[in-house]
Amino acid sequence: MKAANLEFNGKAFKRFYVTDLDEMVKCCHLLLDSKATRLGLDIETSKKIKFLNFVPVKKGNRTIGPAPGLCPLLSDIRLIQIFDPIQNAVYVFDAMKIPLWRNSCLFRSFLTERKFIAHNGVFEIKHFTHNSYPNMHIDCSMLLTILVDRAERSPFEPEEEDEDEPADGMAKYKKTGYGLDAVIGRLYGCRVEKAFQTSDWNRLELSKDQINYAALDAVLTYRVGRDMMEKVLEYKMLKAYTVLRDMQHVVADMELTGIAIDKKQHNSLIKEWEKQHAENTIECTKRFKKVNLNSSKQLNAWAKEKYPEAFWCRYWPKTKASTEENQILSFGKDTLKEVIDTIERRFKQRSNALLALLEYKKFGKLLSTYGETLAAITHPSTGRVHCSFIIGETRTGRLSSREPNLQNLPRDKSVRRLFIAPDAKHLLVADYSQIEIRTAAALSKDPVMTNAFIKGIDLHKYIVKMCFGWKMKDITKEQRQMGKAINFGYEFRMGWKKFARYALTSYGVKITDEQAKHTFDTYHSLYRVYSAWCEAEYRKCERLGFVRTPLGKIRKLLPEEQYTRSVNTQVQGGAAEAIMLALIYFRKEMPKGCKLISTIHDEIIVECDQQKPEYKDLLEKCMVKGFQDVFPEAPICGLVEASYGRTWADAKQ
DNA sequence: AAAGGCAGCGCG
DNA sequence: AAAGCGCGCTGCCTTT
Repeated sequence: MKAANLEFNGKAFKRFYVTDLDEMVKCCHLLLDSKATRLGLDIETSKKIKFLNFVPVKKGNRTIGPAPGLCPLLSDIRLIQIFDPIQNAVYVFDAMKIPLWRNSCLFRSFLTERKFIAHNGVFEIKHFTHNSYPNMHIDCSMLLTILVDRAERSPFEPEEEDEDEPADGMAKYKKTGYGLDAVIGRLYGCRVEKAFQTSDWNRLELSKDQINYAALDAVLTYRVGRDMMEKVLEYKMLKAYTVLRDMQHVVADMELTGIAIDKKQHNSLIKEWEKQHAENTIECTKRFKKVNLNSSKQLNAWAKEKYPEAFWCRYWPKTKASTEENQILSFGKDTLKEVIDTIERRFKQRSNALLALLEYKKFGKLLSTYGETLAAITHPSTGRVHCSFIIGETRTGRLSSREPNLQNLPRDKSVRRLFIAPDAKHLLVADYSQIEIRTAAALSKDPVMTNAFIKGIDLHKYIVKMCFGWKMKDITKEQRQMGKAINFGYEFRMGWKKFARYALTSYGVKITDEQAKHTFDTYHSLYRVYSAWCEAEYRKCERLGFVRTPLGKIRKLLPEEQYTRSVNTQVQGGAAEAIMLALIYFRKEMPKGCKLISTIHDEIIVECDQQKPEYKDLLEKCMVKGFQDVFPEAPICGLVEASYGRTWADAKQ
């Protein structure tokens, strides 16, 4: 076996290209026997022959949805690159030349027994899971890097001075993002060539440059992982990291499984929306003529022409960017409603144009986001929607979701009904009840909040009772909504002025300044201990310059961020950590008939073969356990609500 | 032509 | 002195 001698950034390493069985056996033994605690890992993928001609969906100038080469269902593992830091050697296994997946006990034990480290481990885990290795130990140098970065940098950090540009005029390295090239640039100040990433990995004979590129990535991943792990330990974030590491498998499973869509229903819904939208557009062109209704600039011109300056100057809310000299009117839904209301009250007129505009916007948004775009990204081979879940990027520790974002679907039943269980399956949906208030109660040990949870008192009703003296049993749905606004607003240190506006625009409830102040005072005297805790946490954060979530994830905060985010990070982050533990527990224990589908901050969706009470009990048990791990002393009565249904809409009670 | 900022909207 | 938080997607508009 011939070794190539390579180097990066002044450090040399050997590279072996493994193309036959004897070589593979030898390398597997070497790697199994290596004294290294972790091995660097990277893979390159080729397109499955069947999908060679598959064209990913274009949206504007970029492609979205499933892509051969990225999606495990559309691609094969071509190369597996393993870096052994003890031998200082990379072994590049070529799956097109060796039958890696066919009953090779040696290769199997190598993959299952060793610990690896990869950059964006979810990618590797998805591919290995799809090839029947669902539980490999893979640390992620990207997750480690992000954790360290969040502890060391705030997004409001002033830009660092540009150093002298290199002679070739190219920027030295990317300042944003967590791709391996960007990370290497920021950590070690050197550039990595990434052009080969998209080269042709389907050809039987790979070029030397391709093989060397592939090998290098495994080395770099290892170096980043080793260095960042050291920092994570130094910052005492191992516990937080371990949760993220285990979440990789949950996310990989959910992304591979996807969620089924009712195509017929979707098509008829699109037709319905299009009809409505066409009618609204006609109605609007009558009143707005040639104005582009999606352009706030053109709408500004239109409004300033139509209404007297004295009116829009005084009564029309302005955007954030608006200045004294250049006033920019806001055209958001809430402000439009406000303006319509003002016109009606003060001038006894119906603003038909603005009312039509509201309707136009509503269906325009639905069509552009959940119309053909959604249909286009359903997977060609599964017919389901496979979104990506992103771990570790949000500043509190929540997951986020992309392509499509399944976490901000309209609550409207017509949309949620599109997400279904396929024939003979069922959806199990469970959510934490009032998780953020529970978390606040647990962190601060506020006795009033805690007692309410023990006794099962509805906190949203309770707060309006205390504010306005209404009787619990008489409180209407709308009044309870107001309670929600009070609880969520003041929990995260909103001021009474903003609350007054918030109540008006979001709930249409007009309250005077005096009343707003009263709700503020009532909240803070009722939850005295929580308020004091918030203040104490703020002081602590002021001293330290950062805040920690319950499991220890650090978020650096600049002084101007500290007042609100010191509290919010702990509450939201703690809730996120609880549900992540729940997901990890459930994945470990769930029976064959269950598949994790999705999670939305306080909610978990599972696809089941039957409506068995055992499944539901297990999910509830795991969610309780996850919560208790983070908040051992918190009450758990009424913590989880779960139910079955055929669609997402009707599985939620 | 591509990239980034902003406003606006949906969710928890 | 005063201070809700956390996301992603779409379309428009400006800059490169």
